[in-house]
Amino acid sequence: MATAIQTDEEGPVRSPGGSAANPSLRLWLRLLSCTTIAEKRLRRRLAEQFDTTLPRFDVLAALEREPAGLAMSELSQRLLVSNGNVTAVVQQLARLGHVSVSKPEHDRRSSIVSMTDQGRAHFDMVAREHHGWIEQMFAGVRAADRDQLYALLAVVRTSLDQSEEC
Amino acid sequence: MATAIQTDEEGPVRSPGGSAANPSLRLWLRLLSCTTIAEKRLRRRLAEQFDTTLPRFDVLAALEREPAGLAMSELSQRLLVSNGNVTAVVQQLARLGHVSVSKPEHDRRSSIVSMTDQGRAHFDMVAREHHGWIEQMFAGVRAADRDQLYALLAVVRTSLDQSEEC
DNA sequence: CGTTGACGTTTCAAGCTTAAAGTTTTAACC
DNA sequence: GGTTAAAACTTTAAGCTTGAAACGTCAACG
Repeated sequence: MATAIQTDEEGPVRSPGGSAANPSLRLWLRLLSCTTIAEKRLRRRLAEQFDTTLPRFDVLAALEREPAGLAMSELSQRLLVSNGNVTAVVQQLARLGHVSVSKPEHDRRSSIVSMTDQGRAHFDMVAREHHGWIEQMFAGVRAADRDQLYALLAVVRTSLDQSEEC
Repeated sequence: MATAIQTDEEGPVRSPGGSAANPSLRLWLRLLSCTTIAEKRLRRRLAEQFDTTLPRFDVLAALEREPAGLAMSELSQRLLVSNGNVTAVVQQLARLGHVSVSKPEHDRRSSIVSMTDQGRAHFDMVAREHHGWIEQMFAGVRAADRDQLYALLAVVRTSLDQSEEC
């Protein structure tokens, strides 16, 4: 449950007194509903058209620009998920032949994950479509609005980072 | 894996040619990273401070304003999740005594889910904190920026809805 | 009354996700 | 060389999530 309420202006809210009395909550619900709708659509299409999943796509996207591969913990940090999650998804990708996992000589605790040729072929194909889906979803947003949103979300991001240290 | 890249300006992107060449993709990644960071924080705090989960909170939030309760499929629609998911979460909440499930006389296919007194007491306590967490996360966003973001996200939402019909 | 299609929910298999425990390895220290 | 704490990853249990199949129920129709 991605915590998205179907109609954030009219639906139930997570606070006594309703979201009309709480603009931050309203903003949060709208942010969440936009992201959830887009994400579920991407997930559905990846499954239907390429028989893959968003987490697998994310791992390949992270590896795409790293010919030397990445360590498991580096993947975990970049993708903002737990080590255990990375382990499971990488194992799936290895089973599919899309990545290979090796142990560096200098530190046998580590594992280095690299994209295989097969993985790259798959990723290139999927990424092209993914790219188009994103364009399509944001097609109704004017360039000026898009750029302004981008800037405003940087403010949100800063606010989030600062509030974490409280 | 919530598909959030840690540093969307610098990190790997899901498209050949990089996100710098693709402002919609950059916007998407930033939208996603902001939402993911906030969501994971809420999930973590709900688990640590109240021993509950975001989906359970969502169900209670949906029920909070419905003294007569809601049908399972109504919950599914409002929360934008599958019927199967609602079944599992409601069963957990029933086990905890936070909701009760009854069968209406007029349609024995349906189940009506209502919040119990115990559930309401729990929800009121949690919602108060949740409210404060949201305020804190968005504290660094000026009111004018927040309102503008809210309006711009409505444009995004419309774009998403329109592109679905393609 | 029997048939049939649709409804509403539950069950299922598969994948994702977390936090914590477990295991192996490394490196600092004495 | 032995001890110890930390690193890096894997495993585990628990919860969430989807889409489809299964099941019981409802209502329209002949």
